[in-house]
Amino acid sequence: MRNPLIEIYDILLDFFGPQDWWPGDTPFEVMIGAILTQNTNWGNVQKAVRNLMHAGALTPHAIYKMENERLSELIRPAGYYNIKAKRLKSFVEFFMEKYSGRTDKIRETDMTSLREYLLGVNGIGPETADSILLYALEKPVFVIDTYTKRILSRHGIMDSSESYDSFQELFHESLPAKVPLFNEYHALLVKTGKEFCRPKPHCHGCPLKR
DNA sequence: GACCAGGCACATC
DNA sequence: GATGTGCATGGT
Repeated sequence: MRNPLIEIYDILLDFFGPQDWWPGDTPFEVMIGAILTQNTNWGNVQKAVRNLMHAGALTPHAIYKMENERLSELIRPAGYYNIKAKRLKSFVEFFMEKYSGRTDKIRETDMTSLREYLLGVNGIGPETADSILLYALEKPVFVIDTYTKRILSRHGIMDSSESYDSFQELFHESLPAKVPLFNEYHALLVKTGKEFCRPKPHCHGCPLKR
């Protein structure tokens, strides 16, 4: 039998088309977005990012210097604004102190070490770390989110109780490690999740037959 | 008004 | 290791 993950990818790409996902004007904006979108609607994240932009605060240096209180007020629309202000600060401190806030420097670090460093930052868990690695730094890691777990478990491919790393291993074993593929596939899974595979599923019309 | 959103840290057993 | 809870805005 053919690789089920490749079958699913082909079906979803054919059905939805390319997603052109996670656009951001700069890699740093994508990193910030990865933290702000934790358990949060993307539309709210965009409002927060706009506020930061208008405040001239879309640079590592600006956020590094900013008072927590002002930062949390700017990102208020994204929800959890107090805790996310701390998380942004923790990340930016790491980025400034280890890489001088320079994308080219952080990009030079090998993927495995960098993932460990990111996971060591307070407020960055596996999904946020992998989103930064894939979407901002173009490293070939597959991002697992709640939709990914839900879709695979509902289709009997892997039990939902399995760990983040187990889900990720399945993708890494099943697919060639290519950034454009991982990027597009994850985006398609989120699209499918939003349309058909929410907690209360409305499966009618879903291209993945049960 | 209920439900949900591109999670994570921390407490407790 | 598994389970429960706090964090919070805004769209449907």
